[in-house]
Amino acid sequence: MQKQQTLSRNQKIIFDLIDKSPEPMKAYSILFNVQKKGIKAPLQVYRALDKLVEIGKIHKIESRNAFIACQNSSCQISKATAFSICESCENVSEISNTKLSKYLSNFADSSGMKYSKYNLEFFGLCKKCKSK
Amino acid sequence: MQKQQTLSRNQKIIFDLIDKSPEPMKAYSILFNVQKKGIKAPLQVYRALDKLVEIGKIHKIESRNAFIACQNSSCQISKATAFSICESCENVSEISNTKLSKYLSNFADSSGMKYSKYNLEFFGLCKKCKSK
DNA sequence: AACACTATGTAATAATATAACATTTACATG
DNA sequence: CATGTAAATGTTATATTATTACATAGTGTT
Repeated sequence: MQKQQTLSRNQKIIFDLIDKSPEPMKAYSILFNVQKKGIKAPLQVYRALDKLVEIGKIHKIESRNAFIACQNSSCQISKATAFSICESCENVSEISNTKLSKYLSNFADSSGMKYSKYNLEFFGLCKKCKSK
Repeated sequence: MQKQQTLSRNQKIIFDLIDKSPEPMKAYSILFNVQKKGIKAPLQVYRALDKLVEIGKIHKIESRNAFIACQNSSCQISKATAFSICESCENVSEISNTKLSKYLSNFADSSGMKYSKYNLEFFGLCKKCKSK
């Protein structure tokens, strides 16, 4: 078990907001929501986001420029991430599938490259949108 | 075999540029490079990029906001993409691995979601950078 | 020619992200 | 407890990426 990271004031404010959100949040929407708590500038948000991503408390959904809290309590580092994204309602959820993560973490090809990290985004229609 | 898509003037100019580039190109770098050919505005670039992505001639590297030509001549639609990205030299290459693409295209989890598309980005150090 | 569809041109602006610099806080160690 | 150092904060300005809105032009039917 790795030691628990202590969050700074801004990091905590921003993490709490993202963690409570049912959907991925964008940086400027975060900014708008924390202005009443004294966080006034984009850079303050981006710095906290960078740190939170680094320590694995949140993940960035690259295709959406948005951030969600890590669903997986044991996840300490964002080095192996997979998401499913509904292209209709934009619902995003983190995929926790041991087989998949093992398969990808062990993936090697002929390029001689050593992979230390990956990010996978699946797109489609969620159950709800599919049945419409 | 699907029918060959005919590119329009702007699409061809922009595809040719990306196709010749040894590295992923960013939208505004593309814009700068095609201004002498009469493409003056960002929107003209983004429209061509959107179309080229749609028909699978290029792919967007989401984590880099950059575009590369498809390496795989048979690729008609960007619905199953995988890339390896060197975090040191930023070299990007498309991974064409049948096992991997089969594995991911057939992936299903318990969410009930039907996946029609995925994008995978691997990060690490390329052979060259690793040996430095 | 009339129609539908795709592509183009242009200006303005929105949304996302970083640079540069000054200051403050947390906390380990002498 | 003073001092050093790393991390975090505050602030202004600016860079980078992407879209809205509207007008016009080309292309291929029927």
